[in-house]
Amino acid sequence: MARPKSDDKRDAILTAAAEVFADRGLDAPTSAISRAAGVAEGTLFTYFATKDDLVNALYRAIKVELGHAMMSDLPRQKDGRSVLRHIFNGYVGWGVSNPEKRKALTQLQVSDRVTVESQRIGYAPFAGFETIVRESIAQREIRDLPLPFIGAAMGALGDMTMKFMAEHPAAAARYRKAGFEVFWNGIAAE
Amino acid sequence: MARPKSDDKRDAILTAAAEVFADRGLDAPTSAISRAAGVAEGTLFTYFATKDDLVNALYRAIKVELGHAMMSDLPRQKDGRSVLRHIFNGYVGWGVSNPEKRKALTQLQVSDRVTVESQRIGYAPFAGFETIVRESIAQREIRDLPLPFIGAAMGALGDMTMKFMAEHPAAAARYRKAGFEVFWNGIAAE
Amino acid sequence: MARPKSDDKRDAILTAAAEVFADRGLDAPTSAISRAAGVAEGTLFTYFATKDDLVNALYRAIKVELGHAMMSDLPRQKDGRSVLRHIFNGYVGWGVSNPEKRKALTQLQVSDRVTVESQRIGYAPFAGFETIVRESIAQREIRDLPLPFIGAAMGALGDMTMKFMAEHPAAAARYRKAGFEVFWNGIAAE
Amino acid sequence: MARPKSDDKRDAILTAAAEVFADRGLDAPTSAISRAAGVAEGTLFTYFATKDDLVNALYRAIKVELGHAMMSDLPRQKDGRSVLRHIFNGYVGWGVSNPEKRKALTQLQVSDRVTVESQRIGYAPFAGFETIVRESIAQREIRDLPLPFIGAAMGALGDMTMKFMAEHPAAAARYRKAGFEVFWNGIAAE
DNA sequence: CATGAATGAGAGTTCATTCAT
DNA sequence: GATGAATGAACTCTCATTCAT
Repeated sequence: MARPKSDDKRDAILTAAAEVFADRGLDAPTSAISRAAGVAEGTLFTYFATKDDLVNALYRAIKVELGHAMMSDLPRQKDGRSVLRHIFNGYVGWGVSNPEKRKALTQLQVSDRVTVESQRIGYAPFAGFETIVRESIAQREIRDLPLPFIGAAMGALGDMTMKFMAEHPAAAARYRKAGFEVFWNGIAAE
Repeated sequence: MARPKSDDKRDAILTAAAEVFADRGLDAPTSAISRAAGVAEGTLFTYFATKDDLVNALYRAIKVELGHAMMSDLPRQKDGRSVLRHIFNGYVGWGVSNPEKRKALTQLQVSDRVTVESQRIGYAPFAGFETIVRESIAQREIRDLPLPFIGAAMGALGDMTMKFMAEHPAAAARYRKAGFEVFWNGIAAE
Repeated sequence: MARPKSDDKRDAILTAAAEVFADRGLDAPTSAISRAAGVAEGTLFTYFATKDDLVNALYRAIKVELGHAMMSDLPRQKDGRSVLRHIFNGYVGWGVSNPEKRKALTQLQVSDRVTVESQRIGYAPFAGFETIVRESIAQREIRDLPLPFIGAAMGALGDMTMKFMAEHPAAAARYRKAGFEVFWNGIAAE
Repeated sequence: MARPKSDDKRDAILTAAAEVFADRGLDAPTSAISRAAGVAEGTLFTYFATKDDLVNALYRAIKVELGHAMMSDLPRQKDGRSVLRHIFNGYVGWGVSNPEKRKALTQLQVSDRVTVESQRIGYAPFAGFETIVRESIAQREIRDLPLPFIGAAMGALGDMTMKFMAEHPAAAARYRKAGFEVFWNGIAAE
């Protein structure tokens, strides 16, 4: 079957794209990406037909990875605060460990190259989040706010927290704690 | 700061830039901006030497206008909650009234065309905000968190609230209220 | 009004296109054309938005010029043979004097870059031809064949005659005469 | 002439090339041809070293087939008119039965990818034509015109007749007749 | 000062051809 | 021999910027 299309190469291109987009924005040239990935300019297009395809594939890949980081190993305790803290920490922890993907994601989130379809797919890994929040609302732990609003609040505060953590590594743990407190107190009942 | 003949023309270009950037992103061509402003392609460059200059000027202009919208007509009551609510409402109210500037600002905030210097200048109108927050901390109304962290939290929650208001105009007032509650409860003492 | 768009430059590009297309076919790069015209690569696109636009403009320009060469100074004598001989000679004479345009036209005629609309426009200058042929048919000078068929026959025999004339310049006049005789006898009544 | 394993595959590629060139012009990509032929992209190049080789092979193959269609089953009657009518009808009949090859040939005839050598080879099957015409001239059936000129006239009028037949299938027989009459009267003595 | 034609570097993408499998 | 991924030169077209008018 000749040289098979290699997942390694595909991954190398996606990784390179994250780096380059983080560094130079989404309008960085595809040639910079192929160079960073160590492949020929044309090769990029055997894996992603257009630049937009690459951008969307990267968005979805990052969201899946992020979903994994946030929704894995949820704690036994079922109280909303513990579970959401775990999720929040998963979010900002991922962001701090993957600064380039985080920066790339920031750009991707405001770009209209990312299709509605990709946004829908990118949201899938977070379906569990809604269930958790819904139950916490039923338990009167959290105020009765629209679920997407709560999700967006966590995203917004998480992003902002990550930035502080990245800028002040020595105080990272403190900022993480503060970020979650603002989020939790913000939505908690009473 | 060079100020060529017509301030009208300069303003027209800035306004056109906000519209075009909101619509098509920061990599929209300068020709689209000059067309929208009703001036010749070359004229844009007598007012702004480069596209980056225009981008930065727009960023600063929007931030000044926004600062005005937020920090004006502060209420007599000096309790932190009332004052911050006024400021928060000023923020999201401006965003809802100026959807294109808001969208442009969203793009500008993640662009590396905006210099650090511009970010510094753009922050100036918000100096008063810090004083208010500092006093509220001293009064034990607000928890003892770093001032920039509180500012960033308001920005993040404000942006996110504006998006919900823009997407659900009928429920705008409710979202505005909810957004402020999340913010205030997030930072309030106790 | 700034530098006005110059007809000279437009003509230079069209002329260069005819040369280059004649030499290297319609898939010659636009850069070769701009170079031959002595303008920058980008300039070509201020005069013709796309390569297809240029191709169509060239087609129409050549057809207009050719129409002029064929349909001007028609002889007083109204007999079909004299008039058609004048037209035929105009055709092949033009082709021999403009070998590059002739070669370009050969390519253009079989290309699907040339739109139906351009073909329609390109036919306009030859409207007079139909009238003449129709009258000759009414006079029983020419057999009753469909007009477009007669036109196409003249085109086909004219093209082929031109090729012989170009290849054997010394015998050009003889070939021209022979070409017309074949055409005329081919369609003449009796 | 290298003849690798499978003549079937070679033929499939040539047939596919005719289809694709007819549809999309000679600058259609080789990948479109290999796809249409049901072979891998690389396989095409084990049968034809370069695209130009393929183009030339196709030209010669079509000319051979066409020569066969025209020069077979010549009638017993030896009068020039009958024989040439048979040949002419063979020509246009082939064109109508093989519309894609006809269209491909139209493109090939004006392309400079086709070498002079290929043109020479492609003419071989028509050698018999010259003999017939020469005899008819000797018999004073046909005027004394250069043989290649007569051949070219038949080609030109044949091509043009085919086009009319293809465009007006209902009137095909009438156009075929008319086409031959124009040709024969055009060259006939008297 | 305003205009918009002119510029050419650089963009995304295509494709004939090569070669590892 | 067959395959199709890999290659990179070449293509058309865009656009920030300059400068003749």
